[in-house]
Amino acid sequence: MNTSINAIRTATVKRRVLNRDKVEASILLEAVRLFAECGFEGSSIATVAERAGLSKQNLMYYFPTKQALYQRVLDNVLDDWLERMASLADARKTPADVLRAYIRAKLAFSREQPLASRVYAMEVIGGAKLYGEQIRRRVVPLLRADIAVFERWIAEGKIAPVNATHLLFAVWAMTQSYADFSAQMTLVLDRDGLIQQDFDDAEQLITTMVLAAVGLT
Amino acid sequence: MNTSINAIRTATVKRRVLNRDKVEASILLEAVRLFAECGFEGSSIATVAERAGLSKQNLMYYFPTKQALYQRVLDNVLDDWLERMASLADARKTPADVLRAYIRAKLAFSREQPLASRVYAMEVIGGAKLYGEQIRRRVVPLLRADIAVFERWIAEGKIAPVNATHLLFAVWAMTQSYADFSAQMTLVLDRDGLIQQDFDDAEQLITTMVLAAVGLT
DNA sequence: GTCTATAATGGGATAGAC
DNA sequence: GTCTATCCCATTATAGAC
Repeated sequence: MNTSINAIRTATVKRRVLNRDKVEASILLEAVRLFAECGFEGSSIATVAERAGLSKQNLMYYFPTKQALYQRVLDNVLDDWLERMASLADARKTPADVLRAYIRAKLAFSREQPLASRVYAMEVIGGAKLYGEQIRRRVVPLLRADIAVFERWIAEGKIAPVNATHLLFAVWAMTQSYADFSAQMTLVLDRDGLIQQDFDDAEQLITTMVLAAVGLT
Repeated sequence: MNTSINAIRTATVKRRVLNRDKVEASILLEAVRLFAECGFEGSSIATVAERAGLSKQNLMYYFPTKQALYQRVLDNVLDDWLERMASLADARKTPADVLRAYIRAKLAFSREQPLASRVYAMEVIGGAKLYGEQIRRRVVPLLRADIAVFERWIAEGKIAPVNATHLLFAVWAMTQSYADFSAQMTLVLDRDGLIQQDFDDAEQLITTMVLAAVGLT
């Protein structure tokens, strides 16, 4: 006899949880926008709340502090990024294919999630004071693994001997900049924003550079 | 007989002007440090003043507003950068030499003036809201000129046909990142900071990549 | 979970004496 | 040019009613 009551209770809880997720998602969407444009200190939770359609006091029910909100935004950035960049070390693929896929995936992230890239970049440029530990734990191991893959290829004679660490830094920098420096790029290109063609051109040039550097013309 | 009075007056004015320069310089030094670490909104003029050894009211005698201070910092960044990067389009030098010198100069700026690079990068990432007009006037024409040089080389058959615009973006991104992303790089390298060897390694890899990409192995 | 009210702080900027 | 004093505003955060 308790089953129906429990069922109702379960449904209510589920709806409540779903609604919380929906509200949180809209807050996080506006937060990443504002943080990318104004940085942590330049953004106010009142502005985020207003854009998300609630009061700032109500926002603080969902995120107790501004810093908690900021770190959740960065958590989401990393989650999204790690998911996209995962499993590039597929042993069945050739180095050239892996490099091509890596460049393509990282550029796609810059194109589709430029705000995420910018929030992350600002945090790193400022010295990663609020998020350094997470970077150490979640990003650094992955970058080291990528470098190790490059070094294995070199040891196996599959690519030319280059500095694997700086090769990775170079790929990171070139792809990242299409999110971070797009404001300057659009000034040079005299456009309102970057378009798909720009990313295609970038992909071709970066791929050419990297493959040529490691002797995989 | 007025000559001696005038001489004293002139000397006094000169000393006063020199002192103003000295005070301004110490303010600007601390300002670029703080802006690079905390961004525009994250920095307070009180902190800058304290570190420069004066009161914030006194600082505001030299710089009437925070924004004026910020823009002077960015002016200095550009002045320094433009001076170093000038005259790379020397027609007597080969494309390979010009590219090598360009990469070397830009990397040297990242190593010697990382704070300047970071303040500039943060401004651009945030959309260049406070300094976009200056970038349009002082930076963009130079970048376009560089691109035009690359395109002339291509037209003259001196280098392989690549996308000149994105080649410049790539060089910019790779060299700039050694200032902007050094926090992440040092985490990967497990070091306290980047050292000369890192910049030497970077220079070699970036030069290799760029020269290989344009067929100047 | 959402609201009103309010604390508590910090920051940019100004006025005026010296 | 430097100091004291002060204004005014925005912002984070909390308390408590409903």
